[in-house]
Amino acid sequence: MLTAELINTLFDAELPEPSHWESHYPPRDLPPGAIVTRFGPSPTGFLHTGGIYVATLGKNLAHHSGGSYFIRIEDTDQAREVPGSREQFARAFKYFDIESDENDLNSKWGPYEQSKRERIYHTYARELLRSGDAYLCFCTREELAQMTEEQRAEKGQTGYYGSWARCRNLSQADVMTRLQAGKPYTIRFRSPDDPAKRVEFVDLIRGRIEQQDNVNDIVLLKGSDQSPRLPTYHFAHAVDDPLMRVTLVLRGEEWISSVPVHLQLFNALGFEPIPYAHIAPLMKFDGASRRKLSKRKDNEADVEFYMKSGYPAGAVLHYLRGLANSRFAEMTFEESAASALSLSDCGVAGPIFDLVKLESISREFIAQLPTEEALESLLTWAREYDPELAAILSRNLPLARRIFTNERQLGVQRKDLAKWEEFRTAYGLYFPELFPLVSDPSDPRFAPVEPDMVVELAKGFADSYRHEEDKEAWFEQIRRLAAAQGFAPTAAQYKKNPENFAGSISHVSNAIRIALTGLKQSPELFLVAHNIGEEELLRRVRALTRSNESRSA
RNA sequence: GGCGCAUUGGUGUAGUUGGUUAACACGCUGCCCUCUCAAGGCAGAGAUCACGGGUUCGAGUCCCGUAUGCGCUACCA
Repeated sequence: MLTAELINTLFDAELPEPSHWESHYPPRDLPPGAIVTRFGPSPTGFLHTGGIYVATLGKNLAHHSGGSYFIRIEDTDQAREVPGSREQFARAFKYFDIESDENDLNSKWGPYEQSKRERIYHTYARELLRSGDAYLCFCTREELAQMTEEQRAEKGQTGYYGSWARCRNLSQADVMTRLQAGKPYTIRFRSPDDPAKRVEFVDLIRGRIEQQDNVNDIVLLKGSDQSPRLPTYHFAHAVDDPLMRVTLVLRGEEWISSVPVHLQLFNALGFEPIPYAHIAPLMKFDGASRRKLSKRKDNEADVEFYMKSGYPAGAVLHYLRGLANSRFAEMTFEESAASALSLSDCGVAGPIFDLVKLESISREFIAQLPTEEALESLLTWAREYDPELAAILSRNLPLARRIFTNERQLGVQRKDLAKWEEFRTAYGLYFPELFPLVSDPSDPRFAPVEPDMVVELAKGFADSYRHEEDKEAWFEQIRRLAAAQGFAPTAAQYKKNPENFAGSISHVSNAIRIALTGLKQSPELFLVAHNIGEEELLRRVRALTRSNESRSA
């Protein structure tokens, strides 16, 4: 063990004692049972979909219990930090409604970025050095890498433990020699080193979990040659969560293996253990097998993907809640948004995150959005990601509104849109600026109707067209047109005796549909007609007749 | 290699202290409705609950083993 004098020289003389921090961060004044939880994203890349999954669960739990939810940026790995990721995080938090309840201005439990909590970690590192629960390690990265290699070659357990822990029992003299030589060091935890011991803890989702106790002397504070000197995840967790008075640690399942380390750290630091809930990771189908949703391989692992494509946050969140607690999947959007999630209802196997399923949920979500909300959501998205569309919408607001309104008034909710980027292809037809005229009667979309007949139909339709206000009266025009050209006036009649007719009414309406919308599937024609107006309708239909005249001329 | 977690129809799940024909949603097939696509209505196919043992009068549900998948095993989180 090192002398107090030596230990003190390793730190700032003004560094506070633990008691300072503990009184500086008192427990929150909250009702009994209130949950305080945190989400700890690391700015080493984009925000992962699994992140908003855990965050939204945590926020829900905290709020329904009268507690608090906060975000703590876990930026202890400066080398891997990606510039711009904090800004991307902020936009994503806002979009997905997982913004922090607390921040450096409105709360005294901060700061909320680990890089700004350096002194707190130092206080506790010094404390562990003083109690002998930590020691200085001068092994270089190269030495450590070589050690790992040897351990693997011997098929032994990898890590810094037992006889492999070369700096564990360095004498004060050895330490001083190295320090005077200017060798950089890390501070390691002195684990109890009892391989035979088993530890047990209760996970709020999985129940009792038992495993071998930790024997690794993990790194607490990273290299002394770095500035700032930051902790590893393990040490930051063991210091921050008790001090920030967290009452529930919600994190990914990959941390289960580290629980023994964390329990040992709490014990050495004199902190009470905090209840854990380990969430199973979001999975993805990969051929016949499944694997963790991966940042590298899957677009949908990046939350930016949803913002860019224009998936409404409400739909994504609803899907995520359903994955967490399956009974939420059967609720309406309002119910699921307002209900309390439960840890015991969380599955233990990782749920499959299926984009196809999300799309279908999102279609329903957009279909049930009230007109104004749908329009606002569309506009917000378009202003950011499709300015041209935003401009067109703004010039034609009444029409844009009508598109959403008349679907809703009919009580039939078409589910054309899963995301706003589909608006152009699904509804662009309503806007002359976005609609390419169909002027070629031999366009394959008219099949099986022959080009000459297409022109006949277009001509007949345009010449006698009346902008009827009644749906049946309007469609009657197409029936008459069909009959005049020898087509069956109803699909049923055609089906019964196809040989008696030139074709079915559906062939005729398809011809008009292609002329008006350019699409083989569209909203019903009466609606299209009234949304684009008589003039525009005639312009589109006549495009076919004109092209024929010019060709034969 | 070591440690941990998981495994119910095509897919996602329910099945809370072991008890009759294993439930629901989506998907799929057929029919009806119908100007297209949806939506809607009706009917239907599809699971020896990963495999092998054991406990029990009785197991998807408890125990052991095997297989497969996933995770951890960094001065990454």
